[in-house]
Amino acid sequence: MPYTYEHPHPAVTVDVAVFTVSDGRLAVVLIRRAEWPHAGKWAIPGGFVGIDESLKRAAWRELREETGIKAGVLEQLGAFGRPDRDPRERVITVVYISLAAADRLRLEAGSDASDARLFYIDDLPELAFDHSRILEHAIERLRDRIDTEAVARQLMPARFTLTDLQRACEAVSGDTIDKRNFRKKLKTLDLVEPTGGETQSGAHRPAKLYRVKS
Amino acid sequence: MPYTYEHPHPAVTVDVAVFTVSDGRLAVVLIRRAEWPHAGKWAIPGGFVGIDESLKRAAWRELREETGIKAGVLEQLGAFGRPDRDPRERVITVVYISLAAADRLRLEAGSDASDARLFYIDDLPELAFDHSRILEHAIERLRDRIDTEAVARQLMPARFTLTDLQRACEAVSGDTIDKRNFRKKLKTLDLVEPTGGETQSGAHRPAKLYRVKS
DNA sequence: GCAAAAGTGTTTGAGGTACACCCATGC
DNA sequence: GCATGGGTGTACCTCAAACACTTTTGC
Repeated sequence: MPYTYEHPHPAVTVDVAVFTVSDGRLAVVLIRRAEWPHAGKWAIPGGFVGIDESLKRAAWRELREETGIKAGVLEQLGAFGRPDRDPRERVITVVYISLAAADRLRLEAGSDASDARLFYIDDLPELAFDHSRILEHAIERLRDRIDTEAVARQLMPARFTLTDLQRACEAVSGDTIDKRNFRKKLKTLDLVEPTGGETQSGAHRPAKLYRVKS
Repeated sequence: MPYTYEHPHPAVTVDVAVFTVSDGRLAVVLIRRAEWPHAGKWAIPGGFVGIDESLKRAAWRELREETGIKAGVLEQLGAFGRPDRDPRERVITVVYISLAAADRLRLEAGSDASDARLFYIDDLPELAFDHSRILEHAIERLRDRIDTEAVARQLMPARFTLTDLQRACEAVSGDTIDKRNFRKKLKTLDLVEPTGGETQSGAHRPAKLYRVKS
């Protein structure tokens, strides 16, 4: 036990809530814990911060190790540190939020997790630690702060239809949006441009494909 | 050196940025550091988190110990943890923001601080650690999130004039506000009520005194 | 009477919301 | 030809911003 201090030190972890839109519903990446405590329960991916590692870098590394995801933008949600949140020792966790396009998620369970998969946020399993509370905060923050541009840039695949984009915005906000109003606003935002392509449609008119500008 | 761990642990501190409006300008409470590192420099009050103490409780305690202030609402700004931000050891700090009415601030320098006083936020001294960066974030957050109700409830004395309240809102937002628009909005907010009293004015019409409702 | 701050409404523009029909395709 | 989703414009309402004069007091 080589690490000694004059005063007691808490452990510090980082956790990352990765949100995506799958099948028109807002979803989050969870891992199944392989070890005590809460073995078998689902949890937000995360782990201990290296002693010479920045918080954000630790978040990126842990997410990659446990799920195979290489995160894009990581936004800090905050620190959660109630004294009894982990039975092993005092643990303070710094939580990040990230967004990922569904087509870029190839989940691979890593060393500390026996499984990694998506859950719809309105159909979550029982979670380890205080991760239910943390996810509530994360979803609230997401709904408060995210805008159409963030959805288009971070949650959509390279090419998408305007209806796809609208569905993603609706999934994130949890509310329905009027189609004409949505497209009117997109025009003023100057955010997307047509690629020229179209969906090979089903039994209906094909939709134009768009990409995010610049 | 009784506290030993299997893996290295960072230290965790809390810091509290207390904002107030003084003389019509936004100001923050700083303490002068008495000891190494950065002895003699000014810093946001704060200190180490007790091993069985919640983050918010630690923030409240440290603020009280170092300045005598009993904080009201404490809102978490976030965690700051760059590996080199403290020369003693790896320190991760969780920063809180609080607001205080100027008339409730009776600053008393505490044990860890040789001095405590207000600084206008547009006239700050050189700060210890990364506290300049932290304060920038805190001010940005304050300006983004605070509304008239928070100003009225947390930054004003028990009785105040509408012009006082407007000046406080202007100081926080850093912008001027139209008097008639401000008062019109106050009516719709249903936030303040007259106390019946008036200022004993100088060489001009006296102003009615108000208090926050309910 | 004059200086100094208090108090008081209307007009305008922007942005958000509500709302209904025709279009292109597969079957 | 019909079912299915794609695509398009107008009217209204709400809210924020601009803007000027009268009132009350001390001197």
